Amino acid sequence: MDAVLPRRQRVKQQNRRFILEAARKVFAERGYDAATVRDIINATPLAAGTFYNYFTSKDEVRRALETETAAMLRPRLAEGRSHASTAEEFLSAFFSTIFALKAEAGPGLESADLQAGFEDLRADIEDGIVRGLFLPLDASALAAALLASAQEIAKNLARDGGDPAVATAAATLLFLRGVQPPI
Amino acid sequence: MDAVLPRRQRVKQQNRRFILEAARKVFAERGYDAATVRDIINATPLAAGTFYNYFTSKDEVRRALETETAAMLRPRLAEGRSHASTAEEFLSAFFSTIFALKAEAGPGLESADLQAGFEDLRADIEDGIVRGLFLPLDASALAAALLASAQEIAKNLARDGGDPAVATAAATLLFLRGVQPPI
Amino acid sequence: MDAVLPRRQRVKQQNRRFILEAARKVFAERGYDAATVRDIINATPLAAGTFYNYFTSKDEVRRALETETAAMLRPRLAEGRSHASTAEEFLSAFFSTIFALKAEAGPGLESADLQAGFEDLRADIEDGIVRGLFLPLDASALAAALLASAQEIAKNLARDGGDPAVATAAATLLFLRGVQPPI
Amino acid sequence: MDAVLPRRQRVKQQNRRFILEAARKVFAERGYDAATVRDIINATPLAAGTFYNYFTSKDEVRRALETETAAMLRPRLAEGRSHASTAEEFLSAFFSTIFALKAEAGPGLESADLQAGFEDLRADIEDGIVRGLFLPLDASALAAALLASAQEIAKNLARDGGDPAVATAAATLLFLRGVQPPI
DNA sequence: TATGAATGAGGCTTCATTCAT
DNA sequence: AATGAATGAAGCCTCATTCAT
Repeated sequence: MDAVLPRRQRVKQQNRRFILEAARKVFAERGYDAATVRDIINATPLAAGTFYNYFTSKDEVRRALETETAAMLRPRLAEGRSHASTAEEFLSAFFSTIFALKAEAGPGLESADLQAGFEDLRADIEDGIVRGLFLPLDASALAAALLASAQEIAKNLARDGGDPAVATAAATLLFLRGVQPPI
Repeated sequence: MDAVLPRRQRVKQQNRRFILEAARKVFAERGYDAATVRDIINATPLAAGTFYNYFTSKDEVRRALETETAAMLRPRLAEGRSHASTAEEFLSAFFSTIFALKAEAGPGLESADLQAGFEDLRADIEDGIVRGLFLPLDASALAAALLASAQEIAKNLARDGGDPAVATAAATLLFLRGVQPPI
Repeated sequence: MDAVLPRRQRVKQQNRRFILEAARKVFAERGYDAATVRDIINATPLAAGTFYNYFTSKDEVRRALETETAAMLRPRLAEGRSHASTAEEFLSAFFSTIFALKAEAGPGLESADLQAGFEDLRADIEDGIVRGLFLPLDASALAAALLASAQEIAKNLARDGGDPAVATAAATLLFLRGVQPPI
Repeated sequence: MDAVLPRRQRVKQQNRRFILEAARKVFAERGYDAATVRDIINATPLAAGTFYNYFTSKDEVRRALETETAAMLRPRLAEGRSHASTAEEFLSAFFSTIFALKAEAGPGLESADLQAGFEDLRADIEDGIVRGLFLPLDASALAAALLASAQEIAKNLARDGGDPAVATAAATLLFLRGVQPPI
């Protein structure tokens, strides 16, 4: 699908990639503020000044990273839900996707990245309410709760090394039925 | 209750307070990394060097702030729940407290601060499970989900200016019964 | 008059010209130090590296520019004076030439460029003294005074938009007779 | 006349002076653009960062330097002329002052500094015209010519080590009577 | 020879922390 | 203990120049 690029172009693409991946790693390790451009470039075969041939500032790399992540995340998150015909399927798809993503990306997946999926999720929930999948709840609050919970549980999972499938089932059940024992 | 302190002691206490409050404000406005010690001191009647008579580093103020917040938060969060004899009371107390706290503290209430309540919450949930208030869920995951959801919803509330009472009711219901319509 | 050059040579000449003119413009606009090689190249259809096929450094362009200007200036300044048979003609030719040059070149005509004419002017003055055109003054000082005055007045002229002919007459009279009213 | 200052204040005054003098020297030696803040601070007993306790930028030092020089120059230039009752006295006072200043300050006296005296000079000339000291010339052009000539001659003087008194006499005569021999 | 990306030295400035008073 | 100037390490970024194609 990709055109075969002339060497010059290929190198440029590759260097851009070097910087982005280095930045993702460094930001994950040290946090954005503590990370220096020097740190990023040192995690690269490139020279200091070269950074600025590709990005005009540290902040621009962050934005590029977020955009990139969002572009990859949103369809993936949306896909699972689009096939759902019950609340259970919806929730299960949502949680399993998030947990899988977190497992792949590790700490490089920032909270900010996931916010990209917020609007999609909210829209899907509203749609689900109309279709009778969900109780008529505040879609915004529910989306926020789901996203925040998923992230937090994913973090625990990564730390404690739990089983994503089990966590998915538990989280799905929690949001499906709530905490209250049937009377 | 407080002992009457000699003048010297009183001034010291007061200066420490000045710095802590200024730091809380400045951190909230600019974020920890972007905030400078100079910023903090400028929000104070004190001089630059004086900062280091009270704290050994910028980082120590942050830790002091977190400790302080935790010391204030934990009992307050715990109290509401301790009176709960049903899941509904438990959840309602939890959410209304978080929303109230957020309303009081504004952006000064960091996510890190709330983590201080995590362990308490988890323990209370486990206790609730034993007492039959809750289904036998993963207490850790539930605590994480509740805390994360509460924060996220509180943030929306602060931004959109919603009614805390309404939000409390909605969040309580969500976690009590889940999203699935009764069959 | 110019020989017909083979294509290669013609292109080289043209590129050199591109760079020189771009540099003259950029130096005039921003000053030598603030001007970057990138600025110069950007005002050219050429690429960055090409600059160094024609000049070994930014400084060399400056020198080339000055040399070039001098080569154009000196004969032009000298010509007017060579026909002078009175002090008045001499001065009038001098000032009108400088004012005309300044009007043509704008801010691109640096003080350094005009220094190229200094020696010629001094020599002509000494000659003029011998020929009895001028009082036996210090030729060096007089040349310096004339050149500096002409530049300064030219600058005012450019700024205030005065008439070069009027300014020439005034400057000529000033240096011809001095400031003192006849007794 | 100066109040006795507390030690702290005295040190501050002195450090400011250190920086200003160092800057004056460094600017004179290397030119403003080539001079670095590091150069300035190295010519000082102070540490790098201290520069910014006194000035917010390299440019601000330059402005401070120009202001300072102007404040010292203008009265001194004006004084000599104020006593003049003939054109000869006027010119003689002007040139001897400029030559003396240049001898004192060396290359640290920039052309820009002297521009500070331009307006004063022009005003004095207009006054002189009214009083019949001078022919009714263009005061602006004459002021420019005098200032530029004086600077240029002063530069020669510094380079060739001439006698200021002789140069003053010559320059005065030149502008008093012009270059044309009496018929 | 033309191209344009890569290089890396070095500039300006900020800021946590120290120190003399 | 309070003050506020001094310190200097370190960050971000620019730019003349080199180099592979």
